[in-house]
Amino acid sequence: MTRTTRRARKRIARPKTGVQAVAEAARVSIATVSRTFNSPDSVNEVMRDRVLGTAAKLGYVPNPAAKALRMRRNYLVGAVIPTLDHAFFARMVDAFQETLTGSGYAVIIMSVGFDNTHIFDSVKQLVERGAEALMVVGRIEDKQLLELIKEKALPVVCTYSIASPSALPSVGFDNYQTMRQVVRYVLRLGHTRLAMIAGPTKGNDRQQARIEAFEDTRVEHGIQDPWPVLERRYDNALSEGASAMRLIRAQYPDVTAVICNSDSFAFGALTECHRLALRVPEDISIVGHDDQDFAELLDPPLTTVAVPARQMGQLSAQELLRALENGTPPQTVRLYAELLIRGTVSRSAANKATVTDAASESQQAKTA
Amino acid sequence: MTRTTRRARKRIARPKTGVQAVAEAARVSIATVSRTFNSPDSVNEVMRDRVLGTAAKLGYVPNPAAKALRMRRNYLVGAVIPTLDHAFFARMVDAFQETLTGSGYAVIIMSVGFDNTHIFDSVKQLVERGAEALMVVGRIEDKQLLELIKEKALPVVCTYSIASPSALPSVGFDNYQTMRQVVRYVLRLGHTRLAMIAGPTKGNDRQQARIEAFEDTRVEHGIQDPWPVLERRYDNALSEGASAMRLIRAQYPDVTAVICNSDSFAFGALTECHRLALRVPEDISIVGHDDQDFAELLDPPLTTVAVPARQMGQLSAQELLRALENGTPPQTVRLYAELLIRGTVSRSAANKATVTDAASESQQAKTA
DNA sequence: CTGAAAGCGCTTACAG
DNA sequence: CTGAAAGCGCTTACAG
Repeated sequence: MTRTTRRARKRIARPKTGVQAVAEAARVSIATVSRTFNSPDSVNEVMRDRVLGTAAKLGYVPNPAAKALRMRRNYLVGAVIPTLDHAFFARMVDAFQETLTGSGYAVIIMSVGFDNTHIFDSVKQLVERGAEALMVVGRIEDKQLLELIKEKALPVVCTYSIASPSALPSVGFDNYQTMRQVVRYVLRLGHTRLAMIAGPTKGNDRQQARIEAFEDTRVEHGIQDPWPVLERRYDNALSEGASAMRLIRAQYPDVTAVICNSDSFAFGALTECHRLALRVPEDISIVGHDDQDFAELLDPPLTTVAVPARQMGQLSAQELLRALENGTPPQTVRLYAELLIRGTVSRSAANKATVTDAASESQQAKTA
Repeated sequence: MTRTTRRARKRIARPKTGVQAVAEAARVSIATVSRTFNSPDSVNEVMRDRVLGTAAKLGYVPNPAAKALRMRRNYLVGAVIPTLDHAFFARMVDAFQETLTGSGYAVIIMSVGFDNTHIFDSVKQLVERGAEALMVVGRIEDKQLLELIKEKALPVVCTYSIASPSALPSVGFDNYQTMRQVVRYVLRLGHTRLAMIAGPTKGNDRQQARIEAFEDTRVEHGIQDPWPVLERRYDNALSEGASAMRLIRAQYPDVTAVICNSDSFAFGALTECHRLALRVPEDISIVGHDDQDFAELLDPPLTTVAVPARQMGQLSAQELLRALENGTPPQTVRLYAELLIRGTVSRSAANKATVTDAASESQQAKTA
């Protein structure tokens, strides 16, 4: 029995596949088949056509694993993002992917949520799949991961936030400075009691930076009384924004301006104001973040921060591409987010007398 | 010189890598290293620990290409979608990916736009990367691609639309029947002049089915006069919706109800109505599509079609998973989209007398 | 339980 | 210009 199977095993030559099958059918060597596809100019025209012909007839598709093994390259890059189910990241990834696909790479997306402190296992999966480079949203807070990156000398760019000088290269903007500008703008309009509706802060450097800027700017302006910061999840952001606004009205009725770290929060908050018969911006001012497509259609149009989502995706991709081709590390690219002044912020009713000229202030902020 | 390099080549044994390096360092065979990772129970505990220890120390990560080549599997599946920059597809893909990642697969996304007639080259890239299965949005209209799928016996599920019985398995709902229901609902409320704002129709079976249903239902109700159908692109959908609405008012002032094949169109259209000082739904009724998160926050809340985006992504993934594990073809799963009656449709002012009871009609439609 | 060896499908120096 | 052969890093029947 054993003998039989063994014989059988030996004798049933299973049909040749891949380059072998083509070579046989075209009566050339496998080397020629390979060359026909990879350096066609080095192959005699007659042979080339013969090979191409048989390959087409046989429906030959080169085996990517064999190729990758041999070439020690697989043209795969990983994208580590909080979630795809969020207009902002979807747009960023879309641009990222487009750029990379255009250069013959494919991208594998890994959604890891908003907390960057424990993403090692997820990211390791990417490495185990052979990702040659990585884009990750936000600062990496996971020591283990940082080590892995060092060890494997993996080209990495962080995105969304700009790096502290010492850290990994990043393509993004300064969330701290941007928020500072926003708060100053609101303060100049005479508001003194603000509130912030923030996204998840754990392991999320963008939110942390914004909150810090929020508080620092308050202190800087000599305001003692802390301002409320409400942390909300991003899923169901619209109703989270609404409920947060309700809570602000109930618990902090003296707040006259609400900074939302997402246009979705702002949309929800705005809607809640309508329900509460609060006039925006007369009774309460609202600022959003991201400049999502609906922002200018809101009533009134939402004053918000325009974040260059596509640009971040595209430039991250380009940096990675360059790093991969040249063997040099990716470079940091500093981008800017712009405060878009529209209709949801006005001079504080409570402090109208104290302000000089809101309109000219607006202009200033715009061009700053 | 040649001799020297040759000697050098031979003698500089470059450092062993992978399983070899671990084997050497742990003083076991490479087979044992492999077993330690793939069937740990078959390895003596002492050896296992030794191997695990050295592997960790060496930062060993198995080479995915070698593994894939040997196993003839790479656990990659492809997702062919119009774009990621669209809440609907982003959400669907998010669920798709989540499900697949949970089972050890990775997904590569290929954005091909809305026209499914010439996607062969893009999809071929996926196959050349070794995708073991494919999810594609909508019906595949590309003959060449259909052939490739047959030939390679690739498990494929189409999604969003439900398949014609003969075609590939699909996970989706019937766009024709759903739109029919929508139109009937509007007709029951006494409207006789409708318009549709549709997405791109070329190679897009969903749009085609909806338009067909739109016209068929009209004819069925004995309405001779054709209804306008405006085709718009999906990017900048908000302003496209607004401009379409403006055009409808200008050119077809007798239209009393507008069916939008996307909530974004509807949002834009609604905003335009506000600008035009048209009351919704008193002066004009609007229906959306997809039930995006903002739909119920609109003013008035948008009557729309709830499409099971996450469910489609998840079920597509599950079908592919089953196909891959069992070697059986994926099965068609029929889902349903539900008309959500909210505040943007009312009895036609022009025909109030002719209608019996709009409220009870609403209820009917809801539970249909 | 462990190891030696074959082979997955490619590319590429080397020799001709 | 073409071919024979080595080797990329794995897994797994087979033998012990």
